[in-house]
Amino acid sequence: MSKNGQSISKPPSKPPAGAANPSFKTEYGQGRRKLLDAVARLVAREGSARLTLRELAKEAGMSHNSIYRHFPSVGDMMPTLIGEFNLALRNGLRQARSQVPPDELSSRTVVSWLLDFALANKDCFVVAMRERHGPLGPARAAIEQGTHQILADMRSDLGAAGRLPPLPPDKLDLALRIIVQQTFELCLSYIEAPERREALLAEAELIFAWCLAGAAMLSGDKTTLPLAQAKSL
Amino acid sequence: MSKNGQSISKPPSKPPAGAANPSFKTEYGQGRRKLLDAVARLVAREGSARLTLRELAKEAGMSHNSIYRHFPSVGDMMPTLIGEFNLALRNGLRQARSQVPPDELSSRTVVSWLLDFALANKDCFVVAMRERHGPLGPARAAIEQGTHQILADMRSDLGAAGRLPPLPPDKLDLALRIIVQQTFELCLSYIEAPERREALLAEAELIFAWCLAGAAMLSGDKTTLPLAQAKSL
DNA sequence: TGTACATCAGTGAACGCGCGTTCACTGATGTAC
DNA sequence: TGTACATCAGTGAACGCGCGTTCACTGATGTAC
Repeated sequence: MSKNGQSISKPPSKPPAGAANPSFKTEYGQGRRKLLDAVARLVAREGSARLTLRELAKEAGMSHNSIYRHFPSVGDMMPTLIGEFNLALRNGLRQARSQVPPDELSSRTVVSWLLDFALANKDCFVVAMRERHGPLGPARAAIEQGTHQILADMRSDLGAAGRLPPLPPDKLDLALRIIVQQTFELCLSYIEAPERREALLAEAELIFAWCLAGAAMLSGDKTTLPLAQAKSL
Repeated sequence: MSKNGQSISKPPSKPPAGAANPSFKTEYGQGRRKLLDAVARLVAREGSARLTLRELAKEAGMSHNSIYRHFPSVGDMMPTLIGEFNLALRNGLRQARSQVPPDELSSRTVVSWLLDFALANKDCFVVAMRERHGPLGPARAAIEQGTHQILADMRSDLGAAGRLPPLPPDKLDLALRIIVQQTFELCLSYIEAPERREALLAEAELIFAWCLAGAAMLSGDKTTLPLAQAKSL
């Protein structure tokens, strides 16, 4: 998906004028991108304990002083990385949701896109999942904000498409939270074992069914239970 | 629950002979316990990036050299901490499960115990949840082993008690995995907001219902669906 | 189009500081008789 | 029970090393005319 492995979802913003010239040892002006990718790779592999200025410079293949040209300190890089990640993930999810064929009863289209996205940005994805439970701070705050936005998007997009059962709001929130968390866990499994893709898609469908259709079936008082609509998920 | 805040679930193994003597500035022979508690506190608060020999010594209130009396290096402490945590959690869960009254249809007894345990060992709990997605290594391996054991215990304990619906094995595994992961997430919410205890217990019951009863209702081909048993959960 | 200049990206050397580790030492605890 | 001794737990000083940070510098890029 991405040209250089870990930059998030977009090709380099502007191939600089002299891009055809192969005489540069290191392409000029790509430092910021290389640094953010290196942060993701280093933290995904070694954990945040090894995220030091000099280790990071080694990972990115540049002098450790160059880092100051782009960030005031190492601590400011994770929030930036996660901010980029949030944006790409959120926009991608909304677009995937908009492309679900109207007769599709499952989660397949969106979850397929998500698995692709997770694998294409695997270092970032792993880091973001890890920082969800990390110490309080800017990185974790950014992730919580992103999760919150994704949930709000789901509620409005799926609601507008008539793909949500008529659950009371608190139960609907719980159901969507479980769905998102568990689907993201599936993405980690996919990153570790991409050959299980089909099995993981099947698991995702079960999660959606249990938390929406199942919840709807168990929820209403027996008189008003709208079984037909619930089952159509 | 625990006497000194963060030691895991047992009182000090042996109050030493001179325990009545108040003349010691620092109680002798408690270094190992103080260190493991300090690791949990420090990592829960600051993240593993700040887990250095000297910061840890400060947190534990001892000379940084004393650490070598108990552990070959700082890196060996997290797996030990998590090993202790696994043992206490697993045994406690099994005992709580054995005390569920035979007429109880919900998860309340066990989840109540789990919430208490999480709050009494909150630093450890937070650290363990974080390391679940941490970099590959001994700490994460210990957590994966613990999770696996807890799942196996649930299958056999709940199965023997006739509290599981007749789902195919792969769906049952998925259901139990979701239940465990989501219930543990609830524990983190409880640690951050203990006043929400009742709401969280209610959420836990929904999770159990959707993933077991709901799954059973959605699972069978319509002829053999054992609705009665499924609903009795 | 070409030229001069300002700004930006990247570098290597050097600094003081906190790190992990080792050492010799003190005092508490456990044990043999 | 008391005494002598071995072992264990904890300490402060000192070491060399890698850390973050600052500095003066080079070369690339963008811009004004």
